[in-house]
Amino acid sequence: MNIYDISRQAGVSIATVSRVLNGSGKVSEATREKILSIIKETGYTPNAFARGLGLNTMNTIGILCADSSDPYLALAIYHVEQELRSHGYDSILCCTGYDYQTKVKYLELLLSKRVDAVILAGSTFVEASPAQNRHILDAAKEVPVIIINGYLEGRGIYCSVCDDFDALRAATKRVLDCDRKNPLYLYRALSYSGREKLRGFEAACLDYGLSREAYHTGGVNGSIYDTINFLEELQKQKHFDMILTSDDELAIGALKFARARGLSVPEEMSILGFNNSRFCVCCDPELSSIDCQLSFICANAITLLLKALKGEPAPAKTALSAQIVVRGTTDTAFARACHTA
Amino acid sequence: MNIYDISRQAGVSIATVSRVLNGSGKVSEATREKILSIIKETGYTPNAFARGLGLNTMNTIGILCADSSDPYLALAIYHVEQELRSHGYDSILCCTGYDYQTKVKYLELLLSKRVDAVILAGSTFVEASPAQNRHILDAAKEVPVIIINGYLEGRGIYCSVCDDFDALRAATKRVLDCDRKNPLYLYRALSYSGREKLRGFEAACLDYGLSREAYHTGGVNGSIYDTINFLEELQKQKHFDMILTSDDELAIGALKFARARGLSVPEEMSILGFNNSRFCVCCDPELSSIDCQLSFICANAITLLLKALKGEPAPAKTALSAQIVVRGTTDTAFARACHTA
DNA sequence: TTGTAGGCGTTATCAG
DNA sequence: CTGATAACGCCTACAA
Repeated sequence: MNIYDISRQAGVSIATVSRVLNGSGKVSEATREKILSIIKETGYTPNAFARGLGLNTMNTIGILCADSSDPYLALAIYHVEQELRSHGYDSILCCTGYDYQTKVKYLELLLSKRVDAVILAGSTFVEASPAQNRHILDAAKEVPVIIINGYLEGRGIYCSVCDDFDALRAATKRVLDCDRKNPLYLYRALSYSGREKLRGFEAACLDYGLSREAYHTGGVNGSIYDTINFLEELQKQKHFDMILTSDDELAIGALKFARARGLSVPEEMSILGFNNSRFCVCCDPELSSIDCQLSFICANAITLLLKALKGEPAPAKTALSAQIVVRGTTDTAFARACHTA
Repeated sequence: MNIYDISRQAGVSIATVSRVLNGSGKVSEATREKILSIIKETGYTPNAFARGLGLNTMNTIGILCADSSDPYLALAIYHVEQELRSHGYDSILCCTGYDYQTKVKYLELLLSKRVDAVILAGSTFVEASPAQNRHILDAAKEVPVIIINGYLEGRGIYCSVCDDFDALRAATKRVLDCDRKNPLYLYRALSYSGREKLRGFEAACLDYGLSREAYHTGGVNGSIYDTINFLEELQKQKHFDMILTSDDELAIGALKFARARGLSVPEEMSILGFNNSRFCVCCDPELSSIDCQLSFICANAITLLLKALKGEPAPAKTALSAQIVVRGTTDTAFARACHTA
């Protein structure tokens, strides 16, 4: 069943059928009706490949993400897909894992599928060393590249991020305001966003005149239990009375550590997570967390994408500020500080 | 840059270029080398649309899911995407939400994109009333339809499910073995899988000779707090000493309810979740949960899909049995029962 | 082993 | 308002 079949049945040329299909050009009401009715009754659908060939687009956006089962990325993908579809775009999803070579390979793969644009979801795609970001710059020469929670400067690259530096700096400052003396920052990986958060934490400590011995940082990978073990080891050597983390699961680990050691939360140990994910309300006390406003970030990313696709000017970087959601793992003075801010 | 450009530069015909591109037919080593080198240096990639047009496939599978941010579905999508890609297929993701009309519409949309097959991820796509599943049967006439955790009989439909009925029946029985008298089953929606679980729970209660007044069931939607409120209301009228749920978040709600009422877990209230998700280890005590072996289900789904695509025979339904993961919200007698089983 | 030519189903440009 | 026809880029008989 193709456009010729329809045109034959309607007694018109394929050009006319094409016109009613695309609402382009003038077609008399009578023939339009006739063609439409035939299309309905035959259940004809235009062949997307042929259309793609002629138009050189199938209105499809490639989404690259390291791991779509990660709660944070899953949410980002959800928002992005919804937004794209509401604008008539399909999403082809591609999970790369965290290996650099694979990330490079899959970006090329996506490009070879002739997607209209690529979205890099998650800060893991921007490497610290510029040389390793060459493939992204190259990709941006072919189609717009949108980065969610990562920043890379380059023509055709548009970034929608949370201001992680500021988020962690502000949050750390507020906790320090509440008489905490020895903050600890726990992070998972030093991706773009990871580096920003770490910088923010350290900046706040410096602002406060803390000595290098007074605050601590630690990289932890793995499960909640790995976090607990890490903290058990660490507390043998260092003292800390507040823990900030780069994601909520690390904070849950911190909470479990505190409980295991009989430390009261938040009195003896204050804990602040990041992402304001569904994990926050699973524990007791519930987790205070920094909300990076992911849905806004994603919506903005799509706005940038659509502008880029239309060839309209768009800002290379948009940073949204985070918001602290106060629950039970931080003390009341902290809550007050957040509200008056 | 197209196949003609390459053929010209190589001084051969496009047929030869095509042959080395697809590894089909015989090509002399010399010309193959030459063509390959030109391809490499020009960075030429075959146009996927043109190829799709001729071959009538772009090796793309449509994945329909209600909500890709749901932890369970997110994991399913992850597994499915990985598996598909390892076999050279792309995944186009389409989130429908839970509205019936939207689900119907998006299934048709996906079909109109000429995907090679459709995967329905999650039991929400199979309605209780046969008339409402007509669109799935229709879709299956065009391409293979794979259902993950749902069951619908029909030509071209292949289902990979967890044996939810058996899972809940077995689990309920084991808890009842531990001297619990008044079980409560909490569920969210009565999708295919939801109905199976409920049936399994009720079957176990009947097996045990429990009277209709002795066991309870309740449908809850919304957040953890809605669950807590629901239970607060329910306990005014009914007595229950064990709670089984259709997903882990409901169980977390149950746990919070127990804590709020000062009930010790598992001594006074035994709780068993479903999905063995990351939520299980966030709370205290940690949540015992039924693991439906999602990664196996997904891997099997793709096996079915590939067979169907090749026209090889494949079973219409594959049911994998679940496994109970014992943690802290069920008592030790239960753990023993599970291990000896 | 290699080349020629037709077909895949649209859209778009021109004439009429 | 409508129709004929040329792209779009690839694959694959079939011919050489």
